[in-house]
Amino acid sequence: MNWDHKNIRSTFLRYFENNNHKVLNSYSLIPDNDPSLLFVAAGMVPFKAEFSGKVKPKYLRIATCQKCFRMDDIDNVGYTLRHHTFFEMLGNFSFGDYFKYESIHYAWDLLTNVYKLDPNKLWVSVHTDDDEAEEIWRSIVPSEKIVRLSDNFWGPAGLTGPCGPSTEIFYENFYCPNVNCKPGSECLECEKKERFIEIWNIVFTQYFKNEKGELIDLPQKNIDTGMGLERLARILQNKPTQYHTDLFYPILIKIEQFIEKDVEKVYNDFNIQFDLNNYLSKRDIYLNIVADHLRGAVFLISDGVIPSNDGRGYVLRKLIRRAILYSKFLGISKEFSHEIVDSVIEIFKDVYPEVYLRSEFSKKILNSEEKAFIKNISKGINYFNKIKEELIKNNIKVIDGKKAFYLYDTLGFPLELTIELAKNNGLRVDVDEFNKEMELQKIQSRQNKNDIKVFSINRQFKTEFVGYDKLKEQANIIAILKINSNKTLELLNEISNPEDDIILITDVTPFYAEAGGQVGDKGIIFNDNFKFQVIDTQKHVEGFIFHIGKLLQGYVKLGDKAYLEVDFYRRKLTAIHHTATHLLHSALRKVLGTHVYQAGSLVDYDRLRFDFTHFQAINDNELKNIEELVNEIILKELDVLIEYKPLNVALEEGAIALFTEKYPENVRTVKIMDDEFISYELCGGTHVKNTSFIGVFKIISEKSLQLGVRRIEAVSNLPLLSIFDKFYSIVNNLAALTNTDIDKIKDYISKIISDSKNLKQSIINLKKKYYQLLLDSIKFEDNNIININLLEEDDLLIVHDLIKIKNPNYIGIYNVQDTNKVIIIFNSTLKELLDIFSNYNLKLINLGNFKKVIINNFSNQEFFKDILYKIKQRN
RNA sequence: GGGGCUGUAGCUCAGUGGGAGAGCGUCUGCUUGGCGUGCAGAAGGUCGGGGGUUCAAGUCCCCUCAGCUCCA
Repeated sequence: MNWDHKNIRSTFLRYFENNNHKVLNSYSLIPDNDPSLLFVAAGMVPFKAEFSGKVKPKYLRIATCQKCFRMDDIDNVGYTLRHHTFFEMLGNFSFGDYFKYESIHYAWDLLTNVYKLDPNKLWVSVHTDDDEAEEIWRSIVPSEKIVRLSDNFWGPAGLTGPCGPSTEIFYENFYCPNVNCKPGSECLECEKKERFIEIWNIVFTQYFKNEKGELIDLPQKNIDTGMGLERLARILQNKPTQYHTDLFYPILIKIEQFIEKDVEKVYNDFNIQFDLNNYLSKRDIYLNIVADHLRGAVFLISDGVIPSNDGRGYVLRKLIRRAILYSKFLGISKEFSHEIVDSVIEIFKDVYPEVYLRSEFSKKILNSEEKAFIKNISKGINYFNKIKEELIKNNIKVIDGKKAFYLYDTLGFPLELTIELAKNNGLRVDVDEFNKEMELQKIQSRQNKNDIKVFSINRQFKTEFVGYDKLKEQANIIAILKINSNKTLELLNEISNPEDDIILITDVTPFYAEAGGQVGDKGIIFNDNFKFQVIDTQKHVEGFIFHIGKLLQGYVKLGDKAYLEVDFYRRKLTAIHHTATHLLHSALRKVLGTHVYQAGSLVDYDRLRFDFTHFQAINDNELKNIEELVNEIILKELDVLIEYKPLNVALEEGAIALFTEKYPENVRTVKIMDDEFISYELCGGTHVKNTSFIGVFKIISEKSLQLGVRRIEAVSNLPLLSIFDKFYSIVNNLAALTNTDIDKIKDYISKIISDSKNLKQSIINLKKKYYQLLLDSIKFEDNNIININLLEEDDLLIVHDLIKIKNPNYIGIYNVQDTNKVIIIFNSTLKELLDIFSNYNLKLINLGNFKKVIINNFSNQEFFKDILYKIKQRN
């Protein structure tokens, strides 16, 4: 049997399809609206809600091969046989359908009868308290191959969520005569060589872990299993490591091609000493790291992650930079990362089309990150050299951890490199101190987490949104919350005084909560007894809606009926900008190309901001085309069609979805079309009914946001008018001031600027000539006092400069007429003069290469003669 | 979300409260049969923006904008 990765995957899915499972495609690596998770880290993550019983599952049995990403084990990647950042997990799931018995039998049947693994090499573990699971296993495997382990308990993914005891299946890589050497208690040697590899983890998901850490019985008993594709492939393909399987090997081969024969030279470029022994022993590890990270980066980029300095983008950046760093240790000097993309695609294009579709984009991103990182490294090396010189001067052998941390923290210079460089210079890095600094940084960062959306409340609420059709609605107040100064939330039964930082939750609301870039509504909530001003509306993670604001007057208590009224003009103008955003998006794709993806969006009542992927500056011509295209569609008076339909239907029809959003089964679509689609997006925002309502569209600015991402700000309708007013009055004022026509202001001002430069230069030239004439009439003897009439007080330097040309070390003693001051100017190199002046308590003023001394009321100063005398006597 | 750093000539960056600089690049002249080279000279600056302290701010303080970076 040829167990290539495609065959392993399809065999798994087909097996469960034959056992009445619905086979679903892998979900994106980016989890749905869950701020507690950066990435999908296990096959069950997309079904968290189904497991918890919050969502009724559409299918009771599901099987997937899910893309997963974990950063937790990154330090192990490459060093062990089993860790990866990006990996695939084969999983079968049951939501209240089959449980322990069937799941165990499915697993055993598939492994031994389909994949034909040798049953003698399989071991299993069950949770310490799980008699039932052990009982089931006893009928399948000999009892000496079953172990009970206390840590056989999985989950939750994130802080809260479904979890439960598990049973694991291990594959024995090699024989060990020690009878006590078992999974979970291997002998030291076997642990090192990874005798047992966990290939399948079956979780009996029957609990929900809440915020307090309590385990609560779930309404139904579930099965959640996960089998690492890479591990299974290693076994079935009989390879020494997972990197030798067809999931990695072509990537390794490609990377190896870039390793230069003259490795030493590459090391010298980075000021690192080359150590042949070290290089060879670490070669495989580094090769694995580079392959793993670049493979992972390609998948993250394909799912819409863009390198940035926070969140998911930051993880991606770190991943790419680590790959580049280790490529340097490997002996690769040229930019290579983008050239690896094709070999990743070659492996996965039939399985994950998104990887193939975004390949050009991935290459661009990798290459620009690589360039940026190299630039960083060279800055870091500059700083390192400074430290080094300082240390050598003071004869110190240790680079203190704070300096190493500065390199890392502020300059983004990897610690590994600092250590290497130090070694080569006979220095050592205080890594302990570095770690302390890192710990401090982490503690500090954790302190202020105050995203209101992730606040947990011990009760479930539900708010129905009716604001697409209505802007005013009556509703019941079902919760009152106070935001405390320490950013925690407190449930109240009533409030009676005017107070800020209050949140009201109602059962129904016309208020739109911030989502999809569109800002939350403002407005008022009121009845006969109170008036509450809503300054922002936010959606909580669990679905209900916060009306955030302040109580202006009266008192509110739980259960009150009240009217909710949205600020009409604000909402209307926001809708105008939202529809305009869709038109802009479509125009960008038309003018610039389909590599344009939305990378961020803000829709407010007075402007819109749209971030998108694009790699060059947009020229004026393109910008004009985009603007015209949008305005053209506004003039066409096209209807904006809102429809609800199944997600897959919408996607098949060509609707644009965001990579970073997870959509429900039934989605809301916003469509604008004439003969063909102009714009077709999945969107929950509020829109105008017809494009003509937008009125007019104007791009205000275009700039680079970060590498590969650009931002356009634009304004429509009335807010544009106020911007126009502002500019109009500025321009009018300028025209009036310069007494010119509006069209000619620019020419006029540039003429003034160049005139004034020329005038300045002329004046200086004239002054030089004038003073030269004065000086020509003076006979220079050493240290005589020059009586001089200055045109302006600052001109003295011009005079001194003129003298200096012929007498470089001239000590100028100037008696400035009409000011009763003597000013002495001399070259800073004449150090012997410094003491003379400071003995008389005279302040020396630095003037670049000169020192200046001012002596006021010199005619009354007896000591002046002494000074003159001493100046003459010097040397 | 929380820190750290940077912003000065086209580029890379110095700059201690006192005339805005260096190297590279550009231009001109000389050097050469011509191109390197060498020499001499020149152009090029809202010192990110705004406010404050000071006789005097690129430099100190506050605000702001932009970029880089680490952590969560």
